Amino acid sequence: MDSSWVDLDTRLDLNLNPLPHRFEVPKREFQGDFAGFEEKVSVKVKPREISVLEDELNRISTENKRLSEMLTVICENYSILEKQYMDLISKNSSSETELTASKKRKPDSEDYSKMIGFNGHTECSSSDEESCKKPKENTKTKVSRIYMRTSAADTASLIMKDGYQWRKYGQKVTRDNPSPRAYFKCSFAPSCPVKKKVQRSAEDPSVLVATYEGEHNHPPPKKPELSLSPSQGSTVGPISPARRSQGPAVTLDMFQGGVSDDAKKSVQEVEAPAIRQILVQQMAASLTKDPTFTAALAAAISGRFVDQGRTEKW
DNA sequence: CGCGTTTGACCTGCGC
DNA sequence: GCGCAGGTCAAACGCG
Repeated sequence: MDSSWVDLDTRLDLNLNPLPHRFEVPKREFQGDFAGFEEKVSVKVKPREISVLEDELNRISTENKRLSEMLTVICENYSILEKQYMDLISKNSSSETELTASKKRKPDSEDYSKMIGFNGHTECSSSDEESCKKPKENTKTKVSRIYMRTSAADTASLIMKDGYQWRKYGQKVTRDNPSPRAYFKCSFAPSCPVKKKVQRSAEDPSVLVATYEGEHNHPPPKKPELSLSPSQGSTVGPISPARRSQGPAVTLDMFQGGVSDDAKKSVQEVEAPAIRQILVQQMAASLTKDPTFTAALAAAISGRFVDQGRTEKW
């Protein structure tokens, strides 16, 4: 058992998003515990202490097993929820496409004011809402709307992390909302026609509403850099560990929200990779926010380390 | 110096 | 036709 294991990052990193706040305290705690344990083992140990330590190891191993089962159950539940989510989307799209909506444009706030309290996204094609706005445009530009709760820092900068690179080209204060609306173009590919509008909710400033127009004519980034902001979007690729650990704290609570009644739009999957990524991200975030879970998981990992040490020594 | 953001001006569509 | 509001452009500016 060399000393390098002490430097192991015991934080729960699911390769999803930088979450610098997680496990800071447990990491220090376990470093101390392990140091003490190593000291006890290397120094002469009394037989009674050995039995105590073995009991402790057994307890930790049991805990480890229990947590492994817990993780399995969580993953299964997630799969079930994801399946239900997809089923719901397909049902909505089949039922709502029958509605021939020739509606007058309504302020966005009327739509997403109903979403406050549970975030989600709605999506529609250009055949309904967009056709009202721009009847001349016959191009089938898909439009999707995403509601996302963010941290204060993100809310201030109107940044939504969806894995793509965006270049801001304008900002406008709209009448129905005191907060400015930011306009972004996809800068990942020069010819990509996708545009994005991001605006804070008038009623809940912690909710960002992003409206996507068009479809990406390029594959999504292989490793979506979820910490990517339009102001930082000059690099694409794997996040270095250092950078991953210093990213902004982001709280993403994003669910598929109910479509408002007057927003009779066809709901379909437009940016499935990004949405799925965000869903997984949210799941990870909710797990890592649970101190009980994180502490238990850290204990389980430490138990595994100790087990490894045992097998190496004995 | 290059790239991205900011922001005021301009364009366009829509309602009256 | 006029006014309003949303959307876009582009020069100025800031940052690394």
